[in-house]
Amino acid sequence: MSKAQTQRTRASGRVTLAEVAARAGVGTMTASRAISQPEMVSPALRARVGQAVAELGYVPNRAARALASARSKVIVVLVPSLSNAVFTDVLAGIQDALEPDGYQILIGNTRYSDAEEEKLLNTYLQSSPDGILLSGLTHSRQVTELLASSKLPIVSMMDLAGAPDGQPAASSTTTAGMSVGFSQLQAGYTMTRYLLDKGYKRIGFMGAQRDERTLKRLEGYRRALQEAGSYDPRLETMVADPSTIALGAELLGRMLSSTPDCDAIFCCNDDLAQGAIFQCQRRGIAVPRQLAICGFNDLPVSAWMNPSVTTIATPRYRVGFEAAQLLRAVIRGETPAATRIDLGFTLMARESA
Amino acid sequence: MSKAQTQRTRASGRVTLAEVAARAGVGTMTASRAISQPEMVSPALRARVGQAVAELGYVPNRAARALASARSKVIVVLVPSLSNAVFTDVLAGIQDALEPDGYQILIGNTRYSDAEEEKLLNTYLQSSPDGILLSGLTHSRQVTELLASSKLPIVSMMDLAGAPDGQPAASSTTTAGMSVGFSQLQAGYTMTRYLLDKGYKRIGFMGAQRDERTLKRLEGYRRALQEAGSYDPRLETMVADPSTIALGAELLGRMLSSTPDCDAIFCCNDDLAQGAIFQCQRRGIAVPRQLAICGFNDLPVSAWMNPSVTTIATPRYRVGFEAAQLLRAVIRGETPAATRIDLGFTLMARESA
DNA sequence: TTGTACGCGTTATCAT
DNA sequence: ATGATAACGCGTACAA
Repeated sequence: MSKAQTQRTRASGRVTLAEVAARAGVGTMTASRAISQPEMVSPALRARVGQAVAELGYVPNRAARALASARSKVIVVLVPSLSNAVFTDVLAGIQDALEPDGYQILIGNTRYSDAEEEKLLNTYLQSSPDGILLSGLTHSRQVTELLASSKLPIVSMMDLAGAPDGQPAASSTTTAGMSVGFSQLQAGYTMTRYLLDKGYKRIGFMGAQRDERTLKRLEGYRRALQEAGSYDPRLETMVADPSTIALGAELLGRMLSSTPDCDAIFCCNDDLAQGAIFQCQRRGIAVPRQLAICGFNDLPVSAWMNPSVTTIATPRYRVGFEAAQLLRAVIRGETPAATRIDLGFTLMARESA
Repeated sequence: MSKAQTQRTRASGRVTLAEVAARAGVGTMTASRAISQPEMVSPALRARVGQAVAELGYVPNRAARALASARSKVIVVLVPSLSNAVFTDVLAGIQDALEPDGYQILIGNTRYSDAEEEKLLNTYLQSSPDGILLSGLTHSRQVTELLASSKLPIVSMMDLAGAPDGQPAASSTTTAGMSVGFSQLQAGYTMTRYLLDKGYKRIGFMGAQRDERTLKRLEGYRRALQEAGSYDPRLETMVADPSTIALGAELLGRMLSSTPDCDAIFCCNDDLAQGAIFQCQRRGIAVPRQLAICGFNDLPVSAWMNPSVTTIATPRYRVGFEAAQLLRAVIRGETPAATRIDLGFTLMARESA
């Protein structure tokens, strides 16, 4: 129909919108609308375009769309680990919230490293994301600056900003902004209180990774013990290595030799707790009779192993889901009811403590 | 210098290459090269441009780059699960191989669903990826067609194409093409042979997920038992549910009531094996004395629990890494030495069988 | 080694 | 409701 609708094959080899439009006998703009906003186009044309799309096997080009519209429909998610079920659950929640809406999720694995986080952020910012989901509140100065200058909406996950949760904030450079999670500090406090109430006297803390959340749980542990007047720094074991079952087994050995009178151990996560318990079994130490052990996160194994592990169940899927919803609302220009969503946690009292 | 170097702010709000070029007093092309191919530009200019980039906080726009160059530097990876450590390990390998080279990885979680796989592929194809990494060899007809019409280089992971591994291929619509992995069938055969050699007579198979890999392991199991003349279909339990520890516990109960004379169980993966063992402990069944149990994949817990789990260790990190390298070579236009890389597997004989 | 003109595929804008 | 045209920001293909 139109006089000069080019027909040459594109460099990309892909069918373009112009070709679809030509095939359907409409302008490119109509074709574009028929695809992106079907309700703004007459049913007849919508059908013609739809058929042309099908016949030609047209696939929209996201790069071109992003360039022209200045909105990428990309969300960047930065998590410290992918081997940790905590974060894959968070991711599942994010995907469920965002993918139906056509968002593309760029997953960055920072491996608990500030440098890595900065590098990933730099890379991912090149994709002009519409928003960012971050794990935790504290980040390096460089990252904080990058985020600020990007002017993008950001939601922090797994902890709560401001920390006006009865207990003052733990430390350092916590960023303000939107957050979805629960109070790590309070969770640490709750677990320790539980052990205290059970009558344990010499309660140790076993931590790894030195990450923000571990530190806050430790803070809660200290607070509870100090209140009870039984705080003893010698009962704390903290290393920087990534936390694994093997490390839990090793750290148990260390604690036993340094403070043999310890009668309960609060492990900063379930991996460590599992390792410690397995190691107790090998050494013939009865759990919890001789030594109580509890963890954090409630991974699947913890509920099933023998003894089952007393731990804190965390709402990670929901954290991801709600954080994504919140971000989406802000991107749409809405003013969310709350910018700080506390999803709470649940103490799972089981056999090991 | 130049007469009409525009200075207006962009819609995106972001600094553009043109602004960097203006600031550095060079042409946009020089600026572009100074950034992408520093060695092709004089050191003096390189420095000037670098400074301008820093001062302005320039962030390259990937969409524009992709559009102009027809190469996106995006790789799509489709895995059936993110909660399964097998695939997060594969992903780690892929990231390590690809990210240093500036590739962006689009991770799709198919959740073991053909429909989901097709949907994800459709979405991700819009990003004009340079290549695709897939899990497994068999896919739905729709997916196979999508892949074919995309004409993109594809590497399949975790299994081997063609299956000329001594044993003829198991079944159905296996795609040809490049693959990196090991023979799932042979691994299943090896494990079963191990149990046979240990003297077990009534060896059961416990499977879930009904995915390709499970089916191939089952095939290997059958082959070994048939060769030994002790194959009995009643010893097979196969369900479609996602495989979890809880399911392993449940299936153990089923097997025990349907075939109480069973003296060993080959679980299609470690989750099932762990669940089965935990359940044995609760029922007071001694493993392996009364019932031997083995798994597949060698997850961390398997080595540490008591009894430790006999299983097949799989080279998942390397699968991801090598598959990514292979894909990258093909994208660069190289002709790889091998398009079918067998990374093997290792039987880990431990306490449970 | 450096610069110029143009095109990549799409959407926003503004007409009709 | 539909269409023509101009960006969007960058790299390719040349020319200088």
